[in-house]
Amino acid sequence: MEYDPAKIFKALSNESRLEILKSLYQEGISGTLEGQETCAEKCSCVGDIVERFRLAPSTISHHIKELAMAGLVKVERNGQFIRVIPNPEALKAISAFSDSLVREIGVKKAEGA
Amino acid sequence: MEYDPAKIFKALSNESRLEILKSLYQEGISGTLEGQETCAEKCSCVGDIVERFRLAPSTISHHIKELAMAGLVKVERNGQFIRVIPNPEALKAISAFSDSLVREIGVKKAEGA
DNA sequence: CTTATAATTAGATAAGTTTCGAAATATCGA
DNA sequence: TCGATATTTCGAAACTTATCTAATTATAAG
Repeated sequence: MEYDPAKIFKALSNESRLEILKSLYQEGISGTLEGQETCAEKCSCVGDIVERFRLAPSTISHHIKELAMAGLVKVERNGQFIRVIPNPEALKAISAFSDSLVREIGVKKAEGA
Repeated sequence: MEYDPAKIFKALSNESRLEILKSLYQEGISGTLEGQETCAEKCSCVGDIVERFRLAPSTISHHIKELAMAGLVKVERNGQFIRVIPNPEALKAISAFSDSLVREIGVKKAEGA
């Protein structure tokens, strides 16, 4: 997959989405799927996120879709539940993007010297 | 200065602003201030950005303000001109933010093992 | 001091986003 | 199959943003 920094920045520009993603990485959002052996590390289901963020299920569903379209999370069905799994590759992509821009400055400075 | 990842993502969520910032880092936006000994490396003035992006001066002015409020650029008056200077510290902040989230995954994996 | 140039502010409008509630769809378990 | 639970889709309301033009402010140069 190609990770587009513009899309990723857009997905992370909303406070709710950024907080959801941080939760998925940090504590993980514990709940329904906890301890199930079929559940990937750090996965949470949509309902668990609803519980934590006190937004309507339809709103959370929409935000997860936005995060997924940018590649920031992957979703998998697990019976009735949808597992939401953070994808570090997308974050690595923006880290690499930022670093590459910062490096441009260095290059030009070197040229001028 | 504190660099807030949420504010930075918001500033970069607009295509025009992201392109402006990329230009400032990459080629630099050459124009009026080029070659002036008072002009910092990689600086461009608002008018040069207007030329390149074909948006109204007021629109560019607005975007520069947004970038500046997130810390992504610094602005300095140079006579009639406003110099717009990219600030790598802000990009380093989001790179660090992304890396720290990615590392959370590693930590939890290690704990589980 | 007056005019020209650079940039910002103000005000308007069109387009996009966030959010919700209701209805629809999917899956599980009795 | 039926009812319960999980999630998504739809449509609408409220809010935010991007953009423009016109007016204003700041500086430089004659």
